[in-house]
Amino acid sequence: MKPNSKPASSWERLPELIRKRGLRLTRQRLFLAKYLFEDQENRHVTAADLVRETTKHKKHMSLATIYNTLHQFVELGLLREVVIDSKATYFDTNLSEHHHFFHEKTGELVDVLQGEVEIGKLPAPPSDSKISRVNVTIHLQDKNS
Amino acid sequence: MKPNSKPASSWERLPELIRKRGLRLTRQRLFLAKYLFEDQENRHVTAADLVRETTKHKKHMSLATIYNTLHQFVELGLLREVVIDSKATYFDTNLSEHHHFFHEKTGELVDVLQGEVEIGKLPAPPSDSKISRVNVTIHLQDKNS
DNA sequence: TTTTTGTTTAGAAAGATTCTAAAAACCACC
DNA sequence: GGTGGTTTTTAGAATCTTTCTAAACAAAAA
Repeated sequence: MKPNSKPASSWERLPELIRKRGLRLTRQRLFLAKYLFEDQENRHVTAADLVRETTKHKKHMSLATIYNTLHQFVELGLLREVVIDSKATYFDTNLSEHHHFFHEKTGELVDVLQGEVEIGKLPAPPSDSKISRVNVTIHLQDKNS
Repeated sequence: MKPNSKPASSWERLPELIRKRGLRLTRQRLFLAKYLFEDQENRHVTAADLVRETTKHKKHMSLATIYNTLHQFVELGLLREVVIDSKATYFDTNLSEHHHFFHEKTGELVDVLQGEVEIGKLPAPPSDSKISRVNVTIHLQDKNS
C-alpha cells in the first residue's frame, strides 16, 4: 500500500503506450526507456552515446535498434529530435516547450526554459502550410574570441 | 540597427577579400563567387547542388574544392552556414539578419525577413560565453495533417 | 509447447563531409 | 614571357552518421 503521489514518469507509462501502438514490450525498449526517463533529468543524447552506454551497462544494443527505438519514442511523444549541427542528431528528453543554448566549440546543448525567451511577433505561414514548431537556438562562443 | 543598404556585390569585392587573406584568385573561386553572387537573389545551396551546377555549366569542380571554397566564403563573411535537418547543410547567400521557414515535408528553406520576427527577451549567456547568433526556425507542415 | 509475427542484430549500403598526396595552376621575380 | 616556389585542385580513399537487409531470435497467442 505505498502511496503513489508522484507524477507518472514516461518510464511508467511505457507499457501502455507501447501496447496502444501494437508494439511489443522488449528488453531493449524497456532498458532504453528506463535509462532515459527513470531519473527526471533532462538529457540530450546521440545514438552513439547510447551504444556506448548500453555496452557499459552490459546491455549492448546494436546501432540499428538504438535508432529504431529512438524514432519510435519520438513517434510516441516521449522524445524530441533536435538537429543543430551537422555532426550529430540529438534526442531530447525535455518535452516541454523550450529552446537551446548551443556551444559552438563543444557541441554541447543546454536547455533554455520557455519563459526565458519571448517571441513578440511571427510571420504568417504560407497559405497552404501551418506552423508546427518554432525553434530558437542561441549559439555561444567563448567570451575571449 | 542599421538599414540594409546593399554594398557592392560580393562578386565585386572578392579579389580584394581574397588577397587580404593571402589566398589566390583561382578560376574555381571566381566561378563560384560569380555563380552565387552575380544576381542579387538569395540562394540556399548545398555542396551537391553546386557540383551539379558547375558540371552543367561545363566548369566541373570536385566536391572537395566545393567544400573548401564554401567554407572559405563563410570565413570571408560572404556566406552563412545553415543546419536544420540532418540530410544536408545549406549555404545561404543572404547575410542580413534573418530567419527561416523550413518545410518539413520537402526540406525547402524560405527566408523570413528580420522585421517579421521580434524577440522580446533572451536569457543571459553563461558567464564564460557570449551570444554569437540567435537562430529562429519556423517549421511548417501541410495545413491538412 | 508450438506457432505466428514482430524485433534485434551484424554487417552491408548509402549519403555527407573530410582527408591525402600527386598533378596543376597561380603569382612573384627575373 | 619564362622559372620556381607555394598554394590549389583533384580523384579517390577514408570517415562518420544513418538506414537497410535478411537471418536469428524473442514475445505473445493458440
